Amino acid sequence: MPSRRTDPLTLEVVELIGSVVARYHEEYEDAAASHQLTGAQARVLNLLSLEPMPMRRIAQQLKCEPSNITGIVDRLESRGLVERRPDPADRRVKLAAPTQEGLQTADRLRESLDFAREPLAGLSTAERTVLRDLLKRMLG
Amino acid sequence: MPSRRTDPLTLEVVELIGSVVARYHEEYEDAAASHQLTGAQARVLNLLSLEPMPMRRIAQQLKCEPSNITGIVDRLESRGLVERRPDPADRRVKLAAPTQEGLQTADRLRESLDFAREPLAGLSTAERTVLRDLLKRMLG
DNA sequence: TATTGTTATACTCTATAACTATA
DNA sequence: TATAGTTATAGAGTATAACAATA
Repeated sequence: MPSRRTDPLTLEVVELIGSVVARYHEEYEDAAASHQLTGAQARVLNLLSLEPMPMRRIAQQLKCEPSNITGIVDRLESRGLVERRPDPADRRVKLAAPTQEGLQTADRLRESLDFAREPLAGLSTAERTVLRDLLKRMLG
Repeated sequence: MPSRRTDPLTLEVVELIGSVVARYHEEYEDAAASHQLTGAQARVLNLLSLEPMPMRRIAQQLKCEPSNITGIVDRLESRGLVERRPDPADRRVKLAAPTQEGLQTADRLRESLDFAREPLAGLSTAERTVLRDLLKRMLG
């Protein structure tokens, strides 16, 4: 019996996941570019569209250094998509929040991400349920 | 009946795929960094470990501009992991090929990618077969 | 003329370290 | 003294345009 790490089935699944990852990234970058945004800018804008938050927390969510967020938010702010607000509770903190236009852009970004439709459209409800449960266990 | 694009089940699957993508990337970058490579360098080295190829074809595979490959291969070459060879059939072409050390690094890189083991280890053979078939249909 | 690889340029993202203003 | 955000710096990836060698 081949080891679970190197058996053909596991390798095939790993390869397929790699393909899904590549396709997901491609589509995400394309969707961002269609709104004149980089991938990082789109991720930050999407994050803030769910909930305004301190600069530091954006860095934690994106798993990068806080100093990088300064520039990304600078560029979003200079385009009028995001603004910095003071935090009444702590004057050291700056809360980044999307503007009206930023929220609209975030919505359109989500819509143009047809990774939600295209690849899953061919699966029935039952199949998507199975896929959901398998992915949940993979990530568990 | 909610549209297929916005129903809760589809959104949940899309969310899960996003998590898989994030985790895959994190582990890939970590594995690359553990060999003092960037993600892009690791992808090129892995590609060449399967088959030497012209600079231009590397760019096609990575879906980026050929001018970028020059620098990435420069850095791999300066570390002795890759070399440039002339193509006997066309003197314009340079074939990039891994060195012995490059092949060893590519092998160790693959081994340290425990994305193959960790998340799939919890699934039975039958479940991995189902997952494989669903992913194939998603990508088809 | 067309193609291959390279160079030059400019922008973005990234980590590290030092700085400022608050706490 | 510790923390939040910024600045300064350097390295890497990216696209664009122009170039030399070859086809």
